[in-house]
Amino acid sequence: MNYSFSEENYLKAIYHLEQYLKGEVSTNAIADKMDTKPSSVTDMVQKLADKDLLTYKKYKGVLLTAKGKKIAASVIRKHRLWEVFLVEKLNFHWDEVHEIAEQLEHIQSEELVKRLDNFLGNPDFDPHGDPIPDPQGNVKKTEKKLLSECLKNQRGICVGVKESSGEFLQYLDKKNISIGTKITVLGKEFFDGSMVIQVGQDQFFISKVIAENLYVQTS
Amino acid sequence: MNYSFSEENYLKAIYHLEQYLKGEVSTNAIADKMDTKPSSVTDMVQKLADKDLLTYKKYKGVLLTAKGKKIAASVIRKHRLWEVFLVEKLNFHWDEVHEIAEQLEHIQSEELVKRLDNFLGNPDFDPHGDPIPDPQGNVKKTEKKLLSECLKNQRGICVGVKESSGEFLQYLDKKNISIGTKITVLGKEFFDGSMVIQVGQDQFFISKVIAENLYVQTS
DNA sequence: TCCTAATTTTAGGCAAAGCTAAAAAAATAA
DNA sequence: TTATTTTTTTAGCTTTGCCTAAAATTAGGA
Ligand SMILES: [Mn+2]
Ligand SMILES: [Mn+2]
Ligand SMILES: [Mn+2]
Ligand SMILES: [Mn+2]
Repeated sequence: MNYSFSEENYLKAIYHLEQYLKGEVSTNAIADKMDTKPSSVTDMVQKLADKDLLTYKKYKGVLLTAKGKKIAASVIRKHRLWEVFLVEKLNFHWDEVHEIAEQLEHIQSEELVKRLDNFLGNPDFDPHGDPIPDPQGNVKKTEKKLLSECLKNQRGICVGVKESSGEFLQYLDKKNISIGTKITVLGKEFFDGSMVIQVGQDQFFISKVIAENLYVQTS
Repeated sequence: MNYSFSEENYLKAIYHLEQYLKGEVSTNAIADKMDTKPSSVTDMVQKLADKDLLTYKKYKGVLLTAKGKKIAASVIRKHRLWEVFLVEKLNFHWDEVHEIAEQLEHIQSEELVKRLDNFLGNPDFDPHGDPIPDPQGNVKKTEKKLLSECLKNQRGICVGVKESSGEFLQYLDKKNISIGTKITVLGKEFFDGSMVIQVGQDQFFISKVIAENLYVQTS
């Protein structure tokens, strides 16, 4: 009924990888993501399989069970709710909250999460534009695409970031881009994928790397 | 620089015991308080002594060093600030917050504590009337005494509880007693220490056990 | 196919934090 | 002052979560 921090972190990492890879998650992929060794992953994965949180076939990778998915989603829900709290109530900046949420996501109390959610006004997205799973673990799919997929003259609203390192978020701040910002593609260079975009009154150049890490919603 | 949950819990327990006992804290006392075995305490106490968080002499008990005291006070500060948050912002009842605060007290982020404190309006006391240590670990001493020490016709304001079990706090609720409530001693039975007190318009009987667990401030 | 390289698992160990049982020291009682 | 009881420590084991090194398996290239 109660899982350790480590177990919860593994489930969360596997959950994300499974979505990204759309299938089995390999030992090495998990080790990479969690900054640990493949042999340690094998150990843990066997333990999680014993607890019916995932299915594991030697040399074939793992898949979360319904039970495993639910726990992972609940950890992610807590993580994102706390991030909203930190930004909305404590006025943290969106690039400062991840580390703290990594700790807060493991606090165990159903009632606390319920009340926190309510206190925050039942938000649907975290400060980085990521959807907050509902109490049952369901995630609202949103229509979003990468800015890099947009064509010239297309217009979109920034709804999230793919990468959320401090450096990237600080870059976005410098350019006055945040969740909700309207972006227009003024030009696109097919050779290197770079773009010229308009944000408010400003027009400026961005590289492909930037465009590939910004999610927008186009109408 | 960073201490484990277990280490922090030991430091906190020893801090409280040291104040209560006004001197060295024995292995058994710690084991009792922490619901663990004396042999486990000896192990941990040796580790904490190695880290200069306390002084330990075999068979003689322990005393926190300045360093140990500071860490303990910071954990207590966090515990009590979070309790205020849970009661004031999330509308938890004062008898429901301790368990959750036991978890939250270990979250590590100076900045978080600073902002939380500010968000809560820099409170001086937690929902049970216990003082919140300042960031340096200093605790405001308050003039308070047990209701049981009051004489007939004395009047006081409830400023805290000694025991804070759910049962006791729920009893107080039933009697409409909380922090800030004015209490008048109408009568006192010297044989068994029981009292008749007035709370608002109500007059009722309380046993010695109750009177010995309620702190009041008399003017 | 067969050989090499990459991936994954196993074996064996370590540190943290706990436990029980036995030994040692201190406190109490006779 | 002894003898007994209580307290405290030591010794030895367990579990969790991690590691390195070696073995096993799978995947890719020629
Ligand atoms: Mn985590
Ligand atoms: Mn986020
Ligand atoms: Mn604790
Ligand atoms: Mn309290």
